[in-house]
Amino acid sequence: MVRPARTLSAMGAVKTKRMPRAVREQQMLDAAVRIFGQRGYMAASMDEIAELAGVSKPLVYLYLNSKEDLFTACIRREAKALVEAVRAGVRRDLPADRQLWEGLGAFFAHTGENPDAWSVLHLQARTHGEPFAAEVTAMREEIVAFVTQLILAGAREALPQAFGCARAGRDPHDPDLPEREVAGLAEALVGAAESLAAWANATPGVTPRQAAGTLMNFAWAGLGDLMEGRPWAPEEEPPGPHVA
Amino acid sequence: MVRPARTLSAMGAVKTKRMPRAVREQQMLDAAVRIFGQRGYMAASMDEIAELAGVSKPLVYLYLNSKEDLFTACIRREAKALVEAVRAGVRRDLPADRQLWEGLGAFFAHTGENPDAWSVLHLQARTHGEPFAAEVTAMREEIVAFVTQLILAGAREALPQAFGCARAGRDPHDPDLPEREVAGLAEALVGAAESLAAWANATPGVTPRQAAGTLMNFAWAGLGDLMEGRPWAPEEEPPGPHVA
Amino acid sequence: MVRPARTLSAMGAVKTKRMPRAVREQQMLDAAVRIFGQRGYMAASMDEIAELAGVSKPLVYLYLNSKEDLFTACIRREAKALVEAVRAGVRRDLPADRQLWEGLGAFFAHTGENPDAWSVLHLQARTHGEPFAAEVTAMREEIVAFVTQLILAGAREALPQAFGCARAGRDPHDPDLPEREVAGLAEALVGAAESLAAWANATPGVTPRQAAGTLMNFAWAGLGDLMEGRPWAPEEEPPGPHVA
Amino acid sequence: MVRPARTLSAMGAVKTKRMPRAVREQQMLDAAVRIFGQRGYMAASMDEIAELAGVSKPLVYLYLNSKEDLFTACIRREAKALVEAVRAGVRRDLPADRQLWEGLGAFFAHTGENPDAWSVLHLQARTHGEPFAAEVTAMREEIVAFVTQLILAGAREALPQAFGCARAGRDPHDPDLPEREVAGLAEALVGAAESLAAWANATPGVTPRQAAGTLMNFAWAGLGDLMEGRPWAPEEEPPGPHVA
DNA sequence: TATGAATGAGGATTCATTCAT
DNA sequence: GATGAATGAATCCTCATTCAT
Repeated sequence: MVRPARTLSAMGAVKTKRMPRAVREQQMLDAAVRIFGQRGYMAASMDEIAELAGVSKPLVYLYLNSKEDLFTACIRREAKALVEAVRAGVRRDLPADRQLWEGLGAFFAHTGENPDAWSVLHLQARTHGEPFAAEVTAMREEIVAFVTQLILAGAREALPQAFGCARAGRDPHDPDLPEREVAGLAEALVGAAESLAAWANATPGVTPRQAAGTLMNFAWAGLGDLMEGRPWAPEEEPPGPHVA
Repeated sequence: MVRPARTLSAMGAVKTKRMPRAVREQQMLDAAVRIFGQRGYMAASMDEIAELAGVSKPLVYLYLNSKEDLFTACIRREAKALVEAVRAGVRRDLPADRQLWEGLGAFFAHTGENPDAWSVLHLQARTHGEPFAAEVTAMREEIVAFVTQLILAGAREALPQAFGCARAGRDPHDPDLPEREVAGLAEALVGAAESLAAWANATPGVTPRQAAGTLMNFAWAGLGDLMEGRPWAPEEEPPGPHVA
Repeated sequence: MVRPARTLSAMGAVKTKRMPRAVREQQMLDAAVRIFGQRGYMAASMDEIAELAGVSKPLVYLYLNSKEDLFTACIRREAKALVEAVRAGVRRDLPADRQLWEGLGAFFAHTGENPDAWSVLHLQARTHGEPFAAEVTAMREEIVAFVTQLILAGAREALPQAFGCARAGRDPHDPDLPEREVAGLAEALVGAAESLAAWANATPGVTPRQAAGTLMNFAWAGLGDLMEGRPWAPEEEPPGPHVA
Repeated sequence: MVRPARTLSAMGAVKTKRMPRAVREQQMLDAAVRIFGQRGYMAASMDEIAELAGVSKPLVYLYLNSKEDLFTACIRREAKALVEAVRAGVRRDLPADRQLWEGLGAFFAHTGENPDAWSVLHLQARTHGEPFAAEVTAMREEIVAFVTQLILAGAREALPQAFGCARAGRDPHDPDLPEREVAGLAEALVGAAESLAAWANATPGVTPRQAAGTLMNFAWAGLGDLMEGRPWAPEEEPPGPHVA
């Protein structure tokens, strides 16, 4: 429940004059993420952002050039932060399903704690044309690649020949072959996660870990298994993703 | 007397003066959906919409009041159309998984055929504040309810006691009990579908049926089954969702 | 001393609403020429122009697109007006020197009556980059061509062999040969005229006809002749250029 | 310690800190003339000037007070330089026409070598209101006076009675009498020179001396003489204006 | 001497919206 | 029913100029 420092600074920042540039820039980005996340890119006004940042508009332009550049800077910063949060939440020495679970938990936790940032990444950036969408697409592809790799790792962990019989005559260890299929799956998983993020944040009493569990049930066990009483569960007693 | 080309509506309708109001309104909505879908809500200008509709701006205001109202009207019309398309694509007498498959097929087909409408619903409406987001949320909830009901039906079709053992001591026929869990699953499924819609439309050579199949594999069989060689498949030879 | 109608309209125009577009456009151009001529292109503000024109700023943009376009429209209108004034002031059946004299008179008269227009053409347009300078260059070239032709006509009227002996072995009737020389002369003449225009307008008591006479002395007779008592004079008693 | 390239003054002066004020000021004026000449007064930004001068903006203000003052300083410096160049190019012991020729040659040479300075004097200063225009007018009057005096000297050198017969009953040696006429002539000559300067600089292959020759032909011999085969020529074999 | 940090003021441009016919 | 004419209110962005060190 502790808000990270930068979210605080954007709000209560005493209008201390003459701060070093790097600091001011972060304050501006904080304010911009807030405003962009809440109003949307186009509806956000540079005036409002400058005011929330506690500086004059020209300074925003001096440091960040233009509304587009400011938005891009927001996207980049938040994309990086999200990817790092997910990575940090995963212990790479665990089995694939555990890694996925932890990653999802970290993802839900981070997006839950930074709703404006999530709005910027998930909604605003994708709604306003190539320059911005491309920025998120890059991040999304990073995550999709991460997930894809987990899925393939999971496949390798499962009985190779079992997988092999489904796609007869193909080496399941070859990561390239079911590529389009896997891409679709990863896409679906990430989409489901994005969607659940909104749901979890909007539904009171749903924790990131619960949301991650739900999605694992859905994704790993599948509805079919689930209905037949084989829900997914972490293998040992779960210490949980080590995120706050 | 032939009017110059410029005054012909770009939508293909000849600008015969004095059309019945209902027709004109539909032309305006057609134009609006196109512009909103392509430019985004804020970037869309009433000028452009009026021009594309082949009418003068005051007429747009006369019929539809304001930009907000126009946008809302677009959302409502397209939401209704999408829900109807999905409903129409499902034969209610089939088993739950088949119904789900057909529904997904219809969904991907409709969104694929109406990309601007889908952009309005999926991106624009959610990106521009409560009044509009609420409108889509209503539609979404309708679909989520539909899916929830299918999931529960599926559970009922599967062995009751098997499901029961997962959540020991609970009556699986009681649709309320695992409510939150099921709601989460439905949410995830719908989210995955929404996400795949964008992916399928953007990836050449992926048909609605393929997209539906990918998602069924993911959702029904689960990644676990999939990796062990048990993909989901329609029970008999599939005639496919009867969508165009 | 009578100001042309359009100069009046720009000023005292009663703010009669709802005028036809063509009229409003002229009012805007009148205002723009005034402001551009007095303040300069960059220092002129669209606000001020709109106010002087008696309309709101958006209307100026609706009709004339942008400051650049507005400026260009001013240049074009005034360039055309100036060229027409000069042409109208010349009777083509007179000898070359008389034509030149009349043309100069018309030029000084027109620039004297429209100082803002002259400032736009002579100063502002040339000071603000290619798009605009090119516009005036076109006009200037038209005038230079006109003058060049008069010079050559004058040469033909004078003893051909006399001219021929100066540039031995060349056919004086061939208009191409001393091209660069003639271009330089025309350039100098026009430059002298432009410069005298400012001088004549700034020196009280100097009429356009006097200024034209001075320049004819300078250009046609040359300082050398002048000093030796052979000033240029119209051949018969001069009725003067028939300009107001 | 070598400073990074970016902090090297673009004018070629290494940015050694703590320069004597006079030097720094000249660097600033150099930069300002360049920027003003190329961008125009209004479009020139103090930022750009400071950067080109290799100093910080506050220093420019410390030394030169304001944009207006800076511009004025540029005008003054360049006006002085131009007048000096012309004076230095003239040997006062030659006949009037030779002096004129040399002066013109020096003028074309100097403006050709300092196009930005010439742009500042000829275009920018005149285009931006009284305070600046007055500054150039002063210089111009100095030159016009110089030329006027040459014309009168030329008249005195020519046959007094010849001149006298043109303006019968007036003493040609009285420098005041044809005053207005002579002023007009000088004005025209200077204007022609200014105009030719731009033309000569823009026309490749035209040297200062050629430009001076063209103008002497025009001004001294006059078009009439020229057409009758009596071009002006320096009396003896010309050593040329002794300018660099 | 020299500068990084900061801003008040203003300019071009666009847009949703409304009269008057 | 339909439209040409018109605008109030913002929005992005830039610039000359000044502190505080």
